Amino acid sequence: MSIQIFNTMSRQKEPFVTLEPGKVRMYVCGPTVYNYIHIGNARPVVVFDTVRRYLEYSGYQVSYVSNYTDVDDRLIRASKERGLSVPEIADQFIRAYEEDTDALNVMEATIHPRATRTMPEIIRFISQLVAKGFAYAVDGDVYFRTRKFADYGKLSHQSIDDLKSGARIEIDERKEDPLDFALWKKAKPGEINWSSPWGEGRPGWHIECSAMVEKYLGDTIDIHAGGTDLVFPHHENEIAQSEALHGQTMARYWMHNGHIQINHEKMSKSIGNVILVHDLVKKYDPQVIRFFILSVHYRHPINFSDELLTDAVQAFNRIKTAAYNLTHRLKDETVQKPDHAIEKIYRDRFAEAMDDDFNTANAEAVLFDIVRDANIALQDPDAPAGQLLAYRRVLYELSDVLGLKLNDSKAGILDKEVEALIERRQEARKAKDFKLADALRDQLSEAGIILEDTPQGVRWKRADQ
RNA sequence: GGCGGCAUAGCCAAGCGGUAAGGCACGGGUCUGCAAAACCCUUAUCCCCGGUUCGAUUCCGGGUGUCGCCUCCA
Repeated sequence: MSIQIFNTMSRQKEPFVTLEPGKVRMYVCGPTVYNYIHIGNARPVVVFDTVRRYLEYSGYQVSYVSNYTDVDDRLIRASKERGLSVPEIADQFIRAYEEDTDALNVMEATIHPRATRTMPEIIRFISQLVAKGFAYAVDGDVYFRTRKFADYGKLSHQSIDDLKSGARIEIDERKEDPLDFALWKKAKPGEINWSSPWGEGRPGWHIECSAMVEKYLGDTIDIHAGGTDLVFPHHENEIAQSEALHGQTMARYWMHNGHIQINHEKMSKSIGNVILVHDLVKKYDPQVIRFFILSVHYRHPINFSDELLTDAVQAFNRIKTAAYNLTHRLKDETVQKPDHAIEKIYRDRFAEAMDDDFNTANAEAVLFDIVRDANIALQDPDAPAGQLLAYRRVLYELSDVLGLKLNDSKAGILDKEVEALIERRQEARKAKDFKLADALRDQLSEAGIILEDTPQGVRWKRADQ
């Protein structure tokens, strides 16, 4: 069974066939860097990073391009408000983006282009559209001639007329049609700008993606992805620009993730319920946030709340604890040969889940299957090491495909003092002086060290992990 | 008005023609000196009404509820 991907264009799952065997060209719309990213921004980043990881795990070589929109209205506004230049704001929040996504264990994109550094390609792209009659300049602005692109609306499955009737935009008399959108915007006095054949200005929102896709990946790519709100107008407009110019399919598969909601409401500034990753990671282990995001199929909405995150902490702990307990059990083991048959069982189930349009909820369920089976094996003092090794290895391997780090500092180094206390407690237990033993355990507990007695000796962990 | 998603146990969430994965929480038990971790058991007529079918949570029609997109919001 091959990988099946739900394609927004056809509204159904399709077998994934790449343009070039073994290679995937993938573009994911990135953030506008005028502020810290919120969890809604984080979802596509995590989801499509996981898609990429699974494709690579499946043997594909993936070129993963994701842009930074580093000039637009909001950046200009932030620049005015804060008395900083647009590039200064952009630099600040690109750094912040990198910190946040690092925390979420997101792999670095193959290329992370910035709009302001793709200016020659953007301008050339627009010029060619003008030359072909798909765009026209008016008073320093350049607009795309929507009517001329016959397929306009094919991604969002809307006809031009339907779109027009629902349009809630101001009529701009200079545009030939209300649905025409800006490729180039004339600079207002004092605004950051670039020189172009139409005067000083800056690119419209949609054109940078078309130009970057063309520049870094080619005229047709395999996967183009982003949040569901980008279907219209952003991706629709990208298609119009790119396909009008190149005369060929822009992307073979269009993937869109559902939104995150707060108490079943849209997250938005006006409601005041925006949660920044920057803040959330102070409260929750970023791995838990990632685990939580992946616990729901990517196309469905996710509701966010402290209760749900707290449940996720417990759930993820179950996996981490099992991993840790396996490691502890195997720490003195010299056998190095895992039971491959066991590994295969879970790998197959995992692949089955992920092949089905990246069903990470089911993939996580496979992790829990491993955990349960491993825990049962751990109950058995005579369980073969090869079996335990297999559980441990496959658990780490599959968690890694989901980008979930199980390793932490749990098994760090103990103070000599703490070690001595544990040793004293063991002696007390041997002497059946349980009162002293419990007192020592309490003392350690207050210091944040939790002890667990096992047939293989004392196991310890830190309370905050 | 146009287009679309969702509705499954206390909560979260898979499944999508053959009477329901997984997780969290609750209760009972086992193991343990006591704990912890873990294991076992227990918990669902799948929003409503029709239809198709030998058989529907799963397909079709109609409701109801809910969330979203329709020019710069992931």
